[in-house]
Amino acid sequence: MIAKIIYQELEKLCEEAQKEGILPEQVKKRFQVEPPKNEAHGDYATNIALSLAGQAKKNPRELAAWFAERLAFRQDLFEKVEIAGPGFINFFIAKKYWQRVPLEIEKAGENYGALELGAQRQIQLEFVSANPTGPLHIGHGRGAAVGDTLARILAMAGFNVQKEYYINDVGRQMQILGRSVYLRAKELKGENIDFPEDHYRGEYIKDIARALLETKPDFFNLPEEEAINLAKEFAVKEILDGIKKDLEDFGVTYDVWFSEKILHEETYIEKALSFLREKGLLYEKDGAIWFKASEFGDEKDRVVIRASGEPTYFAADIAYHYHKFLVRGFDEVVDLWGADHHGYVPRMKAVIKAFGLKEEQFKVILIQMVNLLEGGRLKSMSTRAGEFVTLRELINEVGKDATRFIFLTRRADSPLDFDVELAKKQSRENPVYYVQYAHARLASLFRKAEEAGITPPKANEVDLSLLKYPEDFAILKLLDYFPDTIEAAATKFEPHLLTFYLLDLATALHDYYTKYRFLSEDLAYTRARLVLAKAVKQVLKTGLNLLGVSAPERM
RNA sequence: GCGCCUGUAGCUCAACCGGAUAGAGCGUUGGACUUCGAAUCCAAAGGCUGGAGGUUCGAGUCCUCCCAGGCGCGCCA
Repeated sequence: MIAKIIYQELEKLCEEAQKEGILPEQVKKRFQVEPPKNEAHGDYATNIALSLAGQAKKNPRELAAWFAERLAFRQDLFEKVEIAGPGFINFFIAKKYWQRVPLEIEKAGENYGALELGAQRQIQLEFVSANPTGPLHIGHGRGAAVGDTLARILAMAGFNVQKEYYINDVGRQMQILGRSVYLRAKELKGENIDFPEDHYRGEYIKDIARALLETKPDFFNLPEEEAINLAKEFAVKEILDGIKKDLEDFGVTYDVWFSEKILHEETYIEKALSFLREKGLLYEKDGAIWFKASEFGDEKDRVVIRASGEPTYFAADIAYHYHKFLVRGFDEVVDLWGADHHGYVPRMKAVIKAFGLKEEQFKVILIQMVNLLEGGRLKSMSTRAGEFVTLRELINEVGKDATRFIFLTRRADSPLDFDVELAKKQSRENPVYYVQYAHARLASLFRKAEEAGITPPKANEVDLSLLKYPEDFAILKLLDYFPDTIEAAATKFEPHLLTFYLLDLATALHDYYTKYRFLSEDLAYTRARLVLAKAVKQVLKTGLNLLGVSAPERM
């Protein structure tokens, strides 16, 4: 949080500088406050003078001196403020400031890190949204982990978040699903079937057919078309139930399961298209209806109604986003898509602009591929029997915690190699245990303290100035940085930043643990360090919760 | 052919709207447990950030071109 405090102080000074004519009235206030790589450059540094010098036509070092002079008197915050290099301002934070951090954490408890950044704006996150034609696979798992964690982080940052799953339960693939089940059912009855190549061939289809015959013994008395329809309805429900169960066991729940059918049945497609038509953005050509996507940055216009009169998938998506923004009134909408859909982004953005919305209100996060490895070897992703590809198998074999954590150790838009053997290992190669172990170690510490008859003290009851060694400050600084991490992860939509933060905090804790004793003969130190330990434990727990990973008391 | 993403240590990845000497883990080598959990810690070695230009006080980051890999370019979903 100190970074934020400094930032705000500098902003105030900018206004002052403008009044005094040191900075021009029109000035772009673009500058950063960040921890420098080199410790000798202080705890935090800012490039404000370098960034503004050009605009102000001033010498950067002189400008830096102007800012530095006006901040140095804040002795509650700074031990030293110096100018360095071409015009950086380096801040050496007062030890007292760091030592107060445990007080803040104790006061806020599990809300430490909560922000008002979102000002309770309505934001919708749509993710996974796999077609209900089969079980979720490893790639969906990544989308689920990223989407769900992002939702938790955004909520922490003060947004009113709604999580949604879009069910594509309309269209040809649904018909094929129905037929697949229907044919498998016939097979079960003893008929010899030549199963079509383009139908769903997975084992789960047979299971569904079996269940169908059990619940509807008179199934084959229906006319074929009706039977296929029934098979379709039955299969969608079965598969969707399975998907819901898988996600639930993966720690992911949704606020809304949105059926594509609604868009057709409640005429949102017509509504959305007439909205565009009134703006003159639709036209007819070759018997089809086109949307003028090229007027909004897409490379070409796109068909929304086929010559056959059928709406395209794109039309349904237009209607879906019409519903999100103009019917339900979300301020911001975030879609998580597989990276193979990236070509679709410009046309969807075109729709948003055509609706008269701001481009920033709609964000697409692309989730890159997951390559499945076993013992370092790339496994094929075919759905052959025995292949280890479904999310369910991953949860069962590897576990929810390790799976989620691994998915969050990469930026979403970078491809991920998922090594099953490695994910199962309980060693440093598997980073989830590193963080969990830090938490369990602290839990154990408090059990030990209790055994020794020491009640963990309140932060205001101990002498926090005893937290004065480099390793104390390393931890305190990281704890202070937790809210900044939440902010960065939320504004950049990058949940992996939190994962890396937790690894850093765990490292600092493990390091401390081997160098110092928490429980010792010296009661004053013992009490101060228990306060520190409690603060670390709280932040680890909050952080792990945000990742949807458990924070075990023992392991 | 056009567009998007990626290219950083042997391997897997970081690097916060351009910041100071590019950081971790794994692996390798060598070390640390009679004391709070060794699922831990410490140290060493390891780099022309794919290549070439450019922009500026300053580039892994921005621009142009090239190379390599992935993906996308339907009246499919």
